[in-house]
Amino acid sequence: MAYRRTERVEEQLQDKRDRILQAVRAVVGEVGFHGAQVATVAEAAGVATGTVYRHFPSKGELFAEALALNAQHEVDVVAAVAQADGSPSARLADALRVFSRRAVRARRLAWAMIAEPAEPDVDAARLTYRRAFSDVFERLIREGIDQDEFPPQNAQASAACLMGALSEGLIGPLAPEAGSLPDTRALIEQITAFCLQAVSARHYPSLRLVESKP
Amino acid sequence: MAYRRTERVEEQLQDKRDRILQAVRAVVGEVGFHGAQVATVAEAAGVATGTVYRHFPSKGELFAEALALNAQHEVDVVAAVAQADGSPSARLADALRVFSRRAVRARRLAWAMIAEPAEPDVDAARLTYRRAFSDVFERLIREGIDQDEFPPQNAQASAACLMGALSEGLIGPLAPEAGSLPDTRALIEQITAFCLQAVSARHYPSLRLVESKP
DNA sequence: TGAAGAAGTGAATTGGAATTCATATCATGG
DNA sequence: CCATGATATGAATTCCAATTCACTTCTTCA
Repeated sequence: MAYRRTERVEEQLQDKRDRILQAVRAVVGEVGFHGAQVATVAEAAGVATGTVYRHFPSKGELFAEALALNAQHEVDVVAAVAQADGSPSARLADALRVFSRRAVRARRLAWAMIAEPAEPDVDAARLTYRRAFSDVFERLIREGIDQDEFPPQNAQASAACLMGALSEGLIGPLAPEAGSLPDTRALIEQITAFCLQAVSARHYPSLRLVESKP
Repeated sequence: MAYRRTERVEEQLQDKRDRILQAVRAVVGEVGFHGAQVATVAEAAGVATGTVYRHFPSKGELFAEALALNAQHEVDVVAAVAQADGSPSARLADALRVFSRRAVRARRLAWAMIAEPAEPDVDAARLTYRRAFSDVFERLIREGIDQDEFPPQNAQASAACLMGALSEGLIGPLAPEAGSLPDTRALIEQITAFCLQAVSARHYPSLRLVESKP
């Protein structure tokens, strides 16, 4: 025997892996998924292109893992807010606000994470985390229903709608083409109000049914 | 002179163009944008690959135009419902329902139109039509505000949120991975109710402000 | 110190679909 | 029915970034 992976090497390896993941984050935050090539990421991480492939099996998986890392962190932050003190509706409002604020602050990155087209692996990861956020909201809605703060409703469907309203409400303003943000604070309050009303309103107008012409 | 484009030829040309666009619709409705290659579309249209390029400058533009064709039709249908008789809220509910029903019926196609990743040109067209739908909703919200049916609000932001809630509420169920649809009718009512409440609720709970930890 | 095995490198290869283009077929009008 | 010009064809080419791999550099331990 003449070689054994020592702990120091193990750490260096882990370190390099992390640096590559961080580089993805940095590059994507800069030029989005569109402009993020493996070679660019490698350069940003200070390694050769080939090295990337010693740590990740493919571009798709690398990018998906980078997204997961980021998204999980956001989920944790939002979940923490959702579990704080206060009524379910107050916590839901807080959670929505925190999500929005953080997205608006890291605009390009947020847009990439939420909406920019990317490899299938990335889309899959995105789906997962969309659901993770949705789950956080769903739990809050359930709590609210239990405490009679929200009327009975399909919590899962409401949570999905809420996630949609949130991202679409932000995406327009977040999209790179959209110019500078208008009144961010007001926008966030609008979105929050929209969502809160949707889940907490006691009655909705009597609705007439129509048949659609196919 | 020995050749002049006769009217018959003109028609044939137009016809072929249309057939190609329809072929895109058919292929995308079958295998999504992902599996839709120019060669496949050409075959479905009964022409050679090269012929496609005599009618469209690039794959992206072809696909974008096909999407636009489809989306414009949907916008027209929804707009028609939105302009029918009845109170703004009733019409808004109808518009939402019609959109959803039609999406659910042409599931694969709808998913591709709404959410499937595709060439940049297609995404651009998607954005445009998302806004077109959103505009229809926005007009209804304004009407509702004018008639005191909805409380004052930023109609544009609400419309965007509404569009988001609608597509996200549907996307989960529409996504190809998701199995067979559960109770479609109930789901559509859930989504409609969510949206209606969001724009029509008179009050929303007093909300506490928190600072996010960056 | 050096032999054995790992990890790193980046130029060269690959792959797969979009796009082109030389050739064939068709339409027109004299 | 030919000359002229348009349109159609689909095999061959192009393009371009992901991925590979022969080679170099680094680590370990006897």
